[in-house]
Amino acid sequence: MRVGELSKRSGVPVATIKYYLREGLLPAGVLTSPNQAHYDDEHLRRLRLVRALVDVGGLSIASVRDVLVAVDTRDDSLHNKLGTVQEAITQPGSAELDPLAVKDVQEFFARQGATDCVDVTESHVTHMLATALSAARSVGHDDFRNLLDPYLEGLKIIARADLEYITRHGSPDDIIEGMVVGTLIGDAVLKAVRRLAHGQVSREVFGQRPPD
Amino acid sequence: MRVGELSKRSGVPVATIKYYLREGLLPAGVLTSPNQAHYDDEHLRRLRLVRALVDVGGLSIASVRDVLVAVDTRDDSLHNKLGTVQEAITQPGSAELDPLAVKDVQEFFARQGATDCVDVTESHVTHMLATALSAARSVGHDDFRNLLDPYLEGLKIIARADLEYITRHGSPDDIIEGMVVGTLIGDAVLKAVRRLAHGQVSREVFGQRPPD
DNA sequence: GCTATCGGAAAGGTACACTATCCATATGCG
DNA sequence: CGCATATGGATAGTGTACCTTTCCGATAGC
Repeated sequence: MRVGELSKRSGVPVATIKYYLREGLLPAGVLTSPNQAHYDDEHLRRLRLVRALVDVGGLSIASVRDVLVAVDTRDDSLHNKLGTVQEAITQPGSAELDPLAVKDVQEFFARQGATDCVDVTESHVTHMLATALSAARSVGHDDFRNLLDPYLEGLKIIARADLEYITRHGSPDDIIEGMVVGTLIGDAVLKAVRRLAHGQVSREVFGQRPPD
Repeated sequence: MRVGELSKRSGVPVATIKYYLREGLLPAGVLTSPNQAHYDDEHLRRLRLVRALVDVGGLSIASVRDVLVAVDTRDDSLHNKLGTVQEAITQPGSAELDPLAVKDVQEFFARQGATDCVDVTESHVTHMLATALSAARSVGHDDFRNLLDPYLEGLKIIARADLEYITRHGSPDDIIEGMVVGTLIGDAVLKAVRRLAHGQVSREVFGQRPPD
């Protein structure tokens, strides 16, 4: 197909597709003449992945590129690849780390027997966790960190489901793409379902009674 | 204090504070003369809340304003207030809803006995859920929706911890602010901890020591 | 032959979140 | 008092991100 049909089938404007091609988010089509190119279903699939990452995952164009590079790299262990992808799909966050929050994270790791797993200062994920705990402190919720353990308890159930889902979708190369999709779309789903759960809880607790 | 000290104590530049004042994110200080105003600890607290919503929650300035209006509204039930706040802290997402995804959401609600709770087409949260499921479909993960139930199972544990946290922090007016902080910072924490869990699981499965 | 579309490059546009400048006061210190 | 500095308020400007628009000469397809 040519770019017009790619646009029609994906819902992405032609100008935007050209922009993604320029930015390296989409591989170039096969040139059949100096100014005609041919795109296939892989391009369509990749384009839809890009839109999912941008729209649902909220990733920047630069992050999407990082993710796709990791997805496309073949000569790497799955574990390393997941690490690369996780860094790419986690927004860095520029602020300095609060030492108190770093200590919270380290204590959490120690409690969970994962001390050797990650260096707090080196990973976007732990940086994000420390930043969030620091923000909680700054608005007067010093003991928000006490929620880490129950959160992990619930997330173990969720991570188990994630793993099972991923391994069931064990097409040879799709597994990393499945991780990306599952992680980012999973984030959005978790966010939404958690809010629904809050709503139901709030209905039970604050529902009919008028406030004093 | 005057704006300079407010800036020093919060780490937010004076120009940015002025911008927030213009945008109604921060109430004006008490004027002691035509061009001198006085700010107190409430301003500092509010300013830190704004930064937490922007930095950790990733909210736009407009969304922050919506949240603060809801937080400051006094004559409303807590349940309604939570609803307003939830709408404000959940990005709308402009796309059309995919009927298949809407059906997934409705079936999920029916399974969980929450049919009367929310109108799928009317709430940002359900819109977000349907959008996420639709995106999953579009990249070839039609059965991602099967994860909804295990996700809810894990989130019940988490929501219970959230509720207990909120009610323990039951200062009369702070409860809504606690909900906002707990929800948004909680989102970030959940995201991070889930990635850590994935990393550990990946280490077990794909790392150097497979469990079996 | 004629019109629509193409690939490719470059310039333009829009939205957002600040940031800088200006100015007529006010403050605080010596 | 004198004077550098800071202030409130208004207006204009900046930087980044993500597209759009416009142009071009070259096909494609009827």
